[in-house]
Amino acid sequence: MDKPIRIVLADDHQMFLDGLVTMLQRNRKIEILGTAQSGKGLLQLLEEVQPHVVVTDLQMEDMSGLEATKIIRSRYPKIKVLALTMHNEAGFVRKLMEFGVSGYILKNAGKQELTGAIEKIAAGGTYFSDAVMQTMMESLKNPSTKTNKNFPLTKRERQIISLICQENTTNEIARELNLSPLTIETHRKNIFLKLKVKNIAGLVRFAIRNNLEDMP
Amino acid sequence: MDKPIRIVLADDHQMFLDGLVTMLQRNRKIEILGTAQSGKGLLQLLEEVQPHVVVTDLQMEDMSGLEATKIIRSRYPKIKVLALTMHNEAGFVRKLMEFGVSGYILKNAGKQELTGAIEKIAAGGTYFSDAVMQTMMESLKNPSTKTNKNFPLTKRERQIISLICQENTTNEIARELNLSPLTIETHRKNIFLKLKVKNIAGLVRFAIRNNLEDMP
DNA sequence: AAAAATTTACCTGATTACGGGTATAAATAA
DNA sequence: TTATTTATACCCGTAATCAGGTAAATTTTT
Repeated sequence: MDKPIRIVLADDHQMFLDGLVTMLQRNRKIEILGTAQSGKGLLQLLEEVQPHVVVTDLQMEDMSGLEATKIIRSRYPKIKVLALTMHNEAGFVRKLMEFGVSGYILKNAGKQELTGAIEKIAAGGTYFSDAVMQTMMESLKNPSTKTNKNFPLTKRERQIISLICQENTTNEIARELNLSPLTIETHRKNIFLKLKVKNIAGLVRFAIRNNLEDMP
Repeated sequence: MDKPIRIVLADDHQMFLDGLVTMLQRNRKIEILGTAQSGKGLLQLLEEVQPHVVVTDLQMEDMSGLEATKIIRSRYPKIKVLALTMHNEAGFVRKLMEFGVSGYILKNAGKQELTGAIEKIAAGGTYFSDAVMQTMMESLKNPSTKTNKNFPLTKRERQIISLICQENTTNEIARELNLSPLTIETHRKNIFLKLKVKNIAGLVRFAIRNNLEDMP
């Protein structure tokens, strides 16, 4: 709580940028080193100043915040990135994490939330706004429920799926279960029909996506 | 901040359970309705009391916290679940989200963090401890780093893996890439060697676990 | 410029997978 | 008690996979 957190801000809308600056400059814990209105501008700015945290919009004209983040994280691993956006898409969030953002916050967040997020990230933590987490969880929850309804597999079929995922061939499965290989083939065919997959690749993909790989 | 948050606790270690109770019962905001020492006990308890939040260990003898969570969330959608664990595995967290937990906290978390998490969840939010988020992000970031170290796949190989995951046969891939089927077979063999898998099932499983299925 | 890695391509032969069926005992549900 | 589902088993034929090689052209690295 001693030295202020050094930050830079990036957004291609001047007004929004101004709003952010006014919002944050009164906070004694935070020191704004500079602002940029584009991804490239942000990268240039980072050659001059060394912030702890970069707060950047994700939708910018010349370079997407995603690309900028990628470059920043590889060039200056110590600098944390807080992504700022209007959208609230789950798939997007996942990608952001892959690219190494430390936090993700919606533009309609309040002053409290924003400063809180910046402080948390500067301290080495992460901040993902509740709204984002909710959407993320929804998107993780839905596919499995939806899918399970459409594909009612029997116990035996699940068992065989599991064994297929574990790299067993039809013959090996037959031996394991003391059944005729022909029986396993039949099950296999039924599974393919139910899941609408063409081959083992599709089956395994489905199984893993729906947590069927290691079920007894 | 008026009525207390009603909670129940579940953990199969009596001592830990006691610790939790002592930790929480002094907090006026929280009211402990009961405790359980097993998954089944937890479900029984829920037939008698209606908590806002269930704080449950994930490793319990008779029924895994995962299964219990699944049942709780489908039977009582209003009850939020805070998962409590010693492990900090990323893949696991993902599954938890799918099963509908509202939060995930490590057992070595302090009193502050725990009560904070409970309050946040009761208010309809989510709480995933920083340590967990970090691991999760690592696992999302690293597939390229970690995987590359142990399994140095080339671009072509990744491309072919991706096509295999999409249910393409060797011949189809050859046509798609304007290459000889024999070439694809060679790549395929090299991939098997590198990943130490026996067949397509193993390959697809590896690919999906490491986010290689839909990479260009 | 030399060494290493990648990408390409081929050969043989055994095994497995897959698509198209049919059919019967056993367990479950109506 | 029927009717349905599940689990079992079989046949045929084509296509694909997999294991065991070798090897040259190209690109990248040293």
